[in-house]
Amino acid sequence: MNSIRIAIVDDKKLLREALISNISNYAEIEIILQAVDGMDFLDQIAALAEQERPQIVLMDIEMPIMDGIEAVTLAKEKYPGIQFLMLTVFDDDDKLFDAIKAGADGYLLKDEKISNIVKAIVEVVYEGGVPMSPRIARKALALLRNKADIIEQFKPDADNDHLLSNREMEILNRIVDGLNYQEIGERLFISPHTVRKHIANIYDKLHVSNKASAIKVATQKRWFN
Amino acid sequence: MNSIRIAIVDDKKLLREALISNISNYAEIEIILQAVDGMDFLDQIAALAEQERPQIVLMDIEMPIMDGIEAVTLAKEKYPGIQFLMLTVFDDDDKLFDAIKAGADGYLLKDEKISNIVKAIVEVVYEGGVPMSPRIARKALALLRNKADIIEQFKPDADNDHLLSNREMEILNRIVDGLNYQEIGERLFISPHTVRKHIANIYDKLHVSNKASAIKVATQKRWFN
DNA sequence: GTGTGAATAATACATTTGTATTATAATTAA
DNA sequence: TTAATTATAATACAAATGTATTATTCACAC
Repeated sequence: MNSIRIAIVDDKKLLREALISNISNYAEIEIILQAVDGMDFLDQIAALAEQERPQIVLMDIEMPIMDGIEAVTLAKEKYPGIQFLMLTVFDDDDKLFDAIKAGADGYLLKDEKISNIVKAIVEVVYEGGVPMSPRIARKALALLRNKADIIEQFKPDADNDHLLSNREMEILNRIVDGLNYQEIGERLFISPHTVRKHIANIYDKLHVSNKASAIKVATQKRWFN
Repeated sequence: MNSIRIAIVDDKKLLREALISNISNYAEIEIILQAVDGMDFLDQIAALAEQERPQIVLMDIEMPIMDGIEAVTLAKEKYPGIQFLMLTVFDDDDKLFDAIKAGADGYLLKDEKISNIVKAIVEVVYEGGVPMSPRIARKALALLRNKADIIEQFKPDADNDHLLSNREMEILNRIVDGLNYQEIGERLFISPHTVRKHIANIYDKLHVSNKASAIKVATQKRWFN
């Protein structure tokens, strides 16, 4: 099988070279790009044709100019095919969360054995896995577990079909935002009279008779925010 | 090193025995308990002394009487030291989420190779990892990613000291509930005039000038609901 | 092609709300 | 003790809101 094309993004020359010299022992992996920070990486990759791009990027998180999180966020949008393994010394909760949010495909600690990093690269490419250092995996799981209640709350409501028309929803949204008739009319380019009529209809449908109560219904049903 | 003591909980005899005969080839693992459903498992484990208990439980999810999710939920409370590997044919999103919430320490698909199941057991015990079948790991990550916004929203606010007095908070709460001056006064046994004065003060403090906007501030700061 | 629902618009009136101002008692902080 | 804050209360006026009613246009379904 073809060797896996990877990139390494890290500002510490020492670490970068240690990685490179170690990984170069593995025939199945080919390092085709090095960068010293996120911006450098984005610049370099923009210059490559699609088939020249790396399949996997080992991305440090803490870097000057543009850090790994931001780089992944931007890169994932432009090159969704590339997979990113975050490689960092820290196992900070927020960083982990941010990395996942940005679209990281794996998260390894730098003190991981090189053989494990290689294993992780192979796992991502050939098994579609999500390699994580054990400590990281625990944290990710804990994160999910801790937020379970919150997530649960936000499961779609099942009931509530679209009682309100699109226009009415639009107007209710402005009410929730604290706009008055006049302002809503201006925003939507309609007469304030029309707005009032819509709102009267909204009240009918929601069985309320003032803005505050309408907002309450909208909030409980989690229609906005 | 000592062998790892595990339990197997599955209602399908065939599958159970396949697992057992396969795992018994590995000297490092010792099967010390079998159960056919969650209830059976809880009964059996309750009869064991602490040092007799399994370190790892391979737990099926779909089972009659008491399913794996419920069993883990209950067992984790009573025996937090035991680790649970969910082992199921389905990779249903909700089930995965429920399992994590219940406290599962890993999640493998049943079509995983036996060697991988053994590897997973070893990983949990000796490396503190969270073994997951690649497909599952992807889903867990996606789940976390999808809910990122929601989780973020619930991070504590840091700012906001109690600008508002207790009384003012009380009254704002009624506003959020959609009550008018009259009604708020009745509920709090004060004159509607007083209510209006309080509300005017609230508006001053929150830098707003109507109920809807006040509600918006309260909602954003998550003071109620 | 007729009817239904949705969006638009206007008028009119009663009610509620927002704001200003003033005042008193109770509590709290300096 | 004094000053500041909070809670209480009332009056008055302007602005916004809630409600009723009527009417036109448009799109879509039957």
